[in-house]
Amino acid sequence: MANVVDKTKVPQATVPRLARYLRVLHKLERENVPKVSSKELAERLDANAAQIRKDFSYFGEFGVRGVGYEVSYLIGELSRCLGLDMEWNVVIVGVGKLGTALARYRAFREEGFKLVGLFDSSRYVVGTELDGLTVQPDKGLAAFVRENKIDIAIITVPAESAPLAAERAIEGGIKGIVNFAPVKLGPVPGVFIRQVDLSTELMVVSFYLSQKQQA
Amino acid sequence: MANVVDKTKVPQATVPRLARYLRVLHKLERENVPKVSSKELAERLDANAAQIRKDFSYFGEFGVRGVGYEVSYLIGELSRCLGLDMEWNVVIVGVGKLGTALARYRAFREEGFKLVGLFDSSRYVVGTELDGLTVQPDKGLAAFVRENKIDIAIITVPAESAPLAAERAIEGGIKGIVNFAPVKLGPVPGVFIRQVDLSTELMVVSFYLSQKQQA
DNA sequence: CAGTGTGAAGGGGTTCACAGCG
DNA sequence: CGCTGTGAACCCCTTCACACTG
Repeated sequence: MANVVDKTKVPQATVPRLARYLRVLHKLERENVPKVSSKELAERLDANAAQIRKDFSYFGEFGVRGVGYEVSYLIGELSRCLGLDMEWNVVIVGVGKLGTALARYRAFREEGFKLVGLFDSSRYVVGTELDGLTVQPDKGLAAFVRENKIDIAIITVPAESAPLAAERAIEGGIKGIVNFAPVKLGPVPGVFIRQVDLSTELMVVSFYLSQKQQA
Repeated sequence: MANVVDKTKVPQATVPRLARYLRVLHKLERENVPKVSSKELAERLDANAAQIRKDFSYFGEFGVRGVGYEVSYLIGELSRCLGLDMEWNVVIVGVGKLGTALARYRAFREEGFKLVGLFDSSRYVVGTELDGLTVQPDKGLAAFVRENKIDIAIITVPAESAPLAAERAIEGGIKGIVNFAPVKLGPVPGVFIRQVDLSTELMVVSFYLSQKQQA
């Protein structure tokens, strides 16, 4: 089983694309499409077919020459490439609107992410239930992360609370953080931190629209 | 006033970075820091100082050699670069948890985005109030966009409803879309569409964590 | 012979290194 | 003298083109 790939050689840009491929493949599976070519995939994603094949090639040979890719097989392979064959224990810190939205996001569960804890600092939120989980006080975060071997913390608290939330998660031995608060966290050695910034997206749109108006 | 820049020559990667610079600068302003050097900015962002200077250089000369950048002046310039000196009329389509979270996001208003309409298909949501706006039935979206000169639609409906929502917005003459639904929209000529994918972020973390476990 | 897998070419973006300027 | 602004070098990523194979 020499299927272990040196993931450090995978271009950073490839990783989020794999996730997008996977989503389209799931959709094809639901439509009972058994096979796809890189060209068909490219059309559905408006991407380049060579790009898709190249992305796959970092991990192995998933297709059949002259034929294409078997959808279900490819889903399995790409899932494994992304580490989705493991079960990741996840907590959400900050049960406001955004935290709640993410907690309810089906896609998480379906891809091997197991939501096992909700945390908040507000005493009005602590104790309430969501999806069978009781919201806990955030002071207990570090202990919970340690005792339950939590892998990933999703931080959806306000910017000013985010550093403390991260600190507690890290103290408990968290491995990865997805931070939705508009503030820089880390870097912290040994912890993978991914910053997601919603307001940036609107500004990007603003940029390209203002460009048009200029012309 | 030859301050008009050909924005087509700005690298795509620069645009979201400008937004991040802006955020740090706003923070510096609140801390009453009058000046920064590219090096100091770089430390706060863990970025490269040359990168920052290069990014600025696509738009003009904003600094003083030997000294650095005046924070408030730089904020003004970068805001203009991003088109934030205009007021953009925005609607949110889909007033679930995510839509509500975005509607309440302060940063929008402060950066020139004016939320003027909320739309939903559920009769339980239509008619409710949020931030002084009454949620309207989504059937009226196209007319509303046209009559109120809406620039940007934020789509936060489920994946299956997103294509119809987009279609209505486009029918009304929308210029830009930020799509949070996990489904590809467009491309549509003349409409700038930005796809934001929350589940992708978790998968990226999964990828890099599984890589570590391999080693 | 259709479509994959991939070396090689090409392009875009980042970083370097220093000239230029206050 | 210090920090900006920027050509040039470098590097990563994308795209091309075709050898390869079922």
